[in-house]
Amino acid sequence: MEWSGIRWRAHAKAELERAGHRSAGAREEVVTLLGEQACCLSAQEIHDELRRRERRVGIASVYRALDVLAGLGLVHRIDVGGTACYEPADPSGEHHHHAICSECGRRAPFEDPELERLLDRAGRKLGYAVDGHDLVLRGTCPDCVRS
Amino acid sequence: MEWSGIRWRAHAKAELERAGHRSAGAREEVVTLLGEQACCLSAQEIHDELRRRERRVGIASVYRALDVLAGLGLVHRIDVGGTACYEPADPSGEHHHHAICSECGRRAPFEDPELERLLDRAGRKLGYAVDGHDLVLRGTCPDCVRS
DNA sequence: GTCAGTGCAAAGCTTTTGCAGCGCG
DNA sequence: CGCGCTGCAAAAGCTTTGCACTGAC
Repeated sequence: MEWSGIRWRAHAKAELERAGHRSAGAREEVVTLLGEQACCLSAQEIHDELRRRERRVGIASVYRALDVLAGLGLVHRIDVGGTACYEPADPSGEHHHHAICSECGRRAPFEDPELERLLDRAGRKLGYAVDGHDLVLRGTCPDCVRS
Repeated sequence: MEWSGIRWRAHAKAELERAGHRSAGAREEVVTLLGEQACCLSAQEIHDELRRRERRVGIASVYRALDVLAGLGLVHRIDVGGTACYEPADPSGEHHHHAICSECGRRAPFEDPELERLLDRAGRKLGYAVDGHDLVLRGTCPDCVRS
């Protein structure tokens, strides 16, 4: 199932309004930018990109926007070695994981339904009420392997 | 296969010596403490515990020790939401993952060979030369679920 | 003696918080 | 025309680095 950025953006705006949030400047900029992304972005990257586009947005507002969005389940927060990255969340609950190149920092998404099933089972075996999981593969990407 | 803390400690000391490191104070304290642990500890927790034992060890030395140990593959570094945790690495390559309770912060280890196989396969499919992976389940532990 | 290793303090990063002002509804 | 949201700046964690000193080899 495909979930386009445009659709996500509309969905996010609707959810924000439904939660009683104003259609404000900084948060809207963050939503727009996230909707354009193929993969996850750090708060710093979001801030930098918005600055580059001449949107004078404070980094604090980026963090606040991401906090609200994550609270509404509209974005996923992914920890990748000390820094957090954020990406649009598919409302169907589907999600993917990431492989990160230790050479160039490139992030590649991947998914695996069987993996999800196994993670579910592992949580249940422990008696945990699991509501999420973080999974990151670390290694060298195809491009960096070649050189 | 079981890998006792005592044996790990001896192994770590031997590896450190082999790598040309001196048998110094702070690092030795860190190795001893880690060898006693069932699960992973943060640098801060290591520092606090050593202080409690009246070993006057600087937090910087703890980080430096952990850095050396991780470089030699003697400890695994696990990112758990903003802070790094460290635990002895089984030299056979076997390892486990963690479930973390969002209520009480308790960390529970678990392992699953089939999961490992799947992760391996996922990396290969991407063309990545995977040399490790981070996996953390987030949720509520059995004790906290009850209350 | 040498120099790896150390403790302390200061700096670096990411993230959070305090605050006065602006502007959406 | 109130109060939600904002930018800025300062503060709060976690981690790293600079530096002079100590002690293992």
